[in-house]
Amino acid sequence: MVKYCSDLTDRSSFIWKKYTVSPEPIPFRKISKRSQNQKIILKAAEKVFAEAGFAGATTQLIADVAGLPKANVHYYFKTKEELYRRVVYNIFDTWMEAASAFDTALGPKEALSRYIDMKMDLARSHPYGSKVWAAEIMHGAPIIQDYLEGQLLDWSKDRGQHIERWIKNGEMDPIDPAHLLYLIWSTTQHYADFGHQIETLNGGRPFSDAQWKAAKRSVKTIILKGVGLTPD
Amino acid sequence: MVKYCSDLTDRSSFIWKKYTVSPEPIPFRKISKRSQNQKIILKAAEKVFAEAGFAGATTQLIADVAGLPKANVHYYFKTKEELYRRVVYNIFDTWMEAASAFDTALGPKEALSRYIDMKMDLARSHPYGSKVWAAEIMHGAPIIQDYLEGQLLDWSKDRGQHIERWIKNGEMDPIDPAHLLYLIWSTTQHYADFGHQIETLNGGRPFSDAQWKAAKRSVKTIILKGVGLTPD
DNA sequence: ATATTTTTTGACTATATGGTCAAGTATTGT
DNA sequence: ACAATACTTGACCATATAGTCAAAAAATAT
Repeated sequence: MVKYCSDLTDRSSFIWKKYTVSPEPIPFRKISKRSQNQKIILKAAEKVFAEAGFAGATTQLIADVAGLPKANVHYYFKTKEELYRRVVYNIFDTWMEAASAFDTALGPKEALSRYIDMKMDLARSHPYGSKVWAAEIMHGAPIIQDYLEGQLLDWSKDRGQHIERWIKNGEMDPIDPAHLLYLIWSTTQHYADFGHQIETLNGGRPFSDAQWKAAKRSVKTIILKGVGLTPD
Repeated sequence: MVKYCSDLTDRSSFIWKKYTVSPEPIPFRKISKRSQNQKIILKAAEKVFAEAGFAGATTQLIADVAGLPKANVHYYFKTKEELYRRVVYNIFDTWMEAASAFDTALGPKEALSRYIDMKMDLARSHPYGSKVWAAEIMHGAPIIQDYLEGQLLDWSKDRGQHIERWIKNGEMDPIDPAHLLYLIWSTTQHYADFGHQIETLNGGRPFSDAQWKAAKRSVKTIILKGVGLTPD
């Protein structure tokens, strides 16, 4: 699967190779230190951006969470905005990779089922990224607008056409594909973005493995039946 | 329907009456000016908080949007946090009022159908409030936690019990009520919170009346069929 | 060994912003 | 008319924070 915008680390090593005269092997010790620290900072930033918002996130707090002095954060990421960009790009990449789980070669039941599973897994494994994404969209997608108009639109159109084909073939009930996609996105991401509310209504306790399993099951059941498919 | 936390305006006029000796009629000119300005400020604040987040919202910008000098905003609302509180309380009130549309005296089909309609209407009429709510929850509900644990939990439990009764009576398919509620909340609110993304995928144009109608229809169709009911 | 590059970090600065204040204006009560 | 109260607003201040910098330490190349 193609990585669209992240992996600047690898790219910078590539640039380094390109513009350096030496044909020697990549000094991976340095590269590794760079990418290692960047990874730590990005992870901390994702958490802080998710919990405090872009404006509320201070580089000092990000540094603290990363366990580094603030100046060090600015050494690896020139500005807060650049750091934020990278976080947003990363989650978009992750999601686009997962989007391949919507495999139209399979029938509608399997394709939708696997896609929902994948999105639920991501909601559980990447809750901070999901929240950062939600905030980015809510604020008008100042950073990610190009990707919405490009890759996301392309992907949606493509999957929409497949859904329409399934409908024409009588493999599922007629439904506007766009609304079906929105319903899947919203429902699955809700378990990340509104995790706090769900936890509160769950007696203040986070979901157990069994509860996550039940959640996936419930979501799949309603959606599949909702479009005329028979869940297992 | 009871108002839970807003209407400080009315309450302050009540206090005024209480502690003033005069038995004269309420000087509604002043009160009206107060509540009028507060309303303007609250509306501006809702928009700015939604678009910029709590930390990103400046009192100066709120004042500009409201068309007032900043000091005037602080005259009516001591602190930014107090203003934010009021905005959050207002949307919670609005939603709790709408929650009565989930009328369990009706059958499951009518109750769910009307509730979804109501939530979709609110997503359209109160998109800023919805976004502020989403951000509040994503940041751990620092302001509204009490209400989650109180009224929202109570309401959810109550409606959950009714849903379970319907299931026991064979009026709808067995489904965990909590997940059904989450699915309804997430799907409907998505049209507000991710309105920008939806608009982008809609060719950059906001939904027309017809598209909103279609959206409501699609959502209701999938959810009702998803729980074994037959949408009209 | 020594030069060179990369990384670390405390100290510093410029700026933005929440909130205050006092002086003035409008409104209302008597 | 006049006193009292409510509202308006420009100017101001204290603080927080993104970003800089220079000096040193560490790693790497030759």
